[in-house]
Amino acid sequence: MSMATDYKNYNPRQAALDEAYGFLSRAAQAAMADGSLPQGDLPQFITEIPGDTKNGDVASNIAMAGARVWRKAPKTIADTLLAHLDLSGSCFDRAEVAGPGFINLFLSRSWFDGVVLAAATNPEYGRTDFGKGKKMNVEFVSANPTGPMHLGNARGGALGDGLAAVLDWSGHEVCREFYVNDAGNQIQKFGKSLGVRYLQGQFGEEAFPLPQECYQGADIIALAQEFTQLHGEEYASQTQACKNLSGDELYASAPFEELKNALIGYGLPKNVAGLERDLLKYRIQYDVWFRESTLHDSGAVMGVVQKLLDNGACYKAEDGSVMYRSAQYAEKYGVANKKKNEDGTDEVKDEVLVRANGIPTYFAADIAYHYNKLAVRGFEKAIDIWGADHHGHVARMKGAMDAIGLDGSRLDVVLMQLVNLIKDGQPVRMSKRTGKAITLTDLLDEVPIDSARFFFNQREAGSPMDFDLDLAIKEDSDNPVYYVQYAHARICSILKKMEEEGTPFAGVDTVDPSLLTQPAEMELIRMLAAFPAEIVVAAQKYDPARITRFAVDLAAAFHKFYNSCRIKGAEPQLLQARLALCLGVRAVIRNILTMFKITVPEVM
RNA sequence: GCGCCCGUAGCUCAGGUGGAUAGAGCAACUGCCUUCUAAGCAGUGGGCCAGGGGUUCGAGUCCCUUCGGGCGCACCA
Repeated sequence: MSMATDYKNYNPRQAALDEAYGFLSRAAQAAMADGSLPQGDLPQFITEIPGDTKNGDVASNIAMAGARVWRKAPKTIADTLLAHLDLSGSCFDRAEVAGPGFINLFLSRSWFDGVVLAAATNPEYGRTDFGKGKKMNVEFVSANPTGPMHLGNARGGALGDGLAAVLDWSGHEVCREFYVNDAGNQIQKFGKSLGVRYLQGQFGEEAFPLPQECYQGADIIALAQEFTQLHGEEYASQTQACKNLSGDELYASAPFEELKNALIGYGLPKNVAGLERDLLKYRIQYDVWFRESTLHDSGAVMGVVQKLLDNGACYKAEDGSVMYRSAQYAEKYGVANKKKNEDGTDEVKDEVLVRANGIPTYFAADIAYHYNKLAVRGFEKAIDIWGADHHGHVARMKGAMDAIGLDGSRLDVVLMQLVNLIKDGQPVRMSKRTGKAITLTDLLDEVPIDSARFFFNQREAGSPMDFDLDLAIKEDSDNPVYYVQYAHARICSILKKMEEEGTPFAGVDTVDPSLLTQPAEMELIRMLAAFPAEIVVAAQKYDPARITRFAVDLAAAFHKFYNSCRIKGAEPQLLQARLALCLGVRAVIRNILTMFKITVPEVM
């Protein structure tokens, strides 16, 4: 039982829960078969890990849950079940009835020993095949390529990447994806902004005031300047033609259009490359950069519109635009744009998919995009990480998936609340350097990447987050990243020390983990046992923050062990067992930090 | 007005499918380094789980309601 391969997909905690469920079910069947309990359906019951270990390692409410079906007092049922419970061949060696009728099961020693050996042996301990065969697409950040990334993108990046890692470790096939919005209105706005800034550079700011709706950022000016230096001469004639135009006359003119397109052609790829570079610095690497423009160019957008027209989900309005019937398809997901009419009836406004001028809306492109993910590329699930301000879009998007013949439940949206940056106890809104909103780059200039990635994965997506700059920069144990890393470094140090002392770890084949009986040791083993199941739950709930919290708890349990159970100087066999435990803890901490792409220091 | 999210210790937050005495960290106080990393550990105090009603053996958790916060409700994306 000490071969590494034996521990692949090992999930001791889940196995114990499942086994308890199975043995209790059989006990109930046996009791009904011999007449000790009346015949009936097995009640809905659970097996769970009690908060206090004196209530057993696994507890079940089967007796209480069955009180109605079996028409007896929970305690009587529990006693009957206990009499029919044959634990031979299980991972339990004892059971008892307690409290109002709980059945508490106690794990046998060999189960604990197996946990220690598995964690110490399998370098990928924690990885399971729970999601085997399921292709998941995680789309996150997807920042507009018209400017730099902001704080929300920083959170979304860490969160999405963490979620992808957790899905990967629980056995799913994961694709990390960035949706590049390189088409539509905001790109036209981007071009217009660049065009005006370009003309300002040629003829002065007074001659070409920047329209209200344009992007104000300094990055736009810089891009326009670069373009002027590199390609200005090629566009001399267009530039001159624009010189005496202004307002709508200018923006509608052919020369300006040519300038604009040239500027987009220069600026957009540059910005996309910039996003990729910044995200890479943040240790995020995507499998796919999906361009919105490809959906327009290939006809996929108009394709889904036609499909929706054909099946009646859409209709052509009098002005020629294509309208989507919101109400009937979004109702089941809870529509956000419901309006009350004067007569008191509810009405959900239909949405425009294609404008009267023939240009599709963002919504149309988004339907085509998600159709591509689910139907064309065949992902089991499309998981999108969105800012909470987009929540109104969720119901209609899911509804649209139904409308087009897919199942809306295959699209899952993780809504992420806003981030408040806190410094000296006060919220920070603007960058000191630029006076504008704080960018991802600003943040990473101040905060170590390890800290940022860990902090953004500490809170679940749905709760608004205060990001404490002072704490994130701090290099001491108040900062949870260091606390966890320190546990790892300490373990490395012990292992090294023991080697120097001439008592290195002798290998799992000779170690006897049953010598680990101290409370701190047992607590560590229980935590190691929980790790694979924790990852599965984090994947199911789309909540990677569970794992960073687990890491802090595990580090705390280790530090406690370190202070109460000495390794150096212990009896040789006990010393070996404790080293095995250390190896297991180190593996789990290393796997968690690696999962979140945080450095794993051996010395601190 | 309609909808979504949220309300747990002074502060920041945990509390899968309802379970036994609601937990951490920070802050405050008290201890622990001639012995494996004190970036650590042990201890003390701190709560009407926003209020009210319901469902049942049992509610921080589920339902209704009131109050208090955040965010949406474009032929923008």
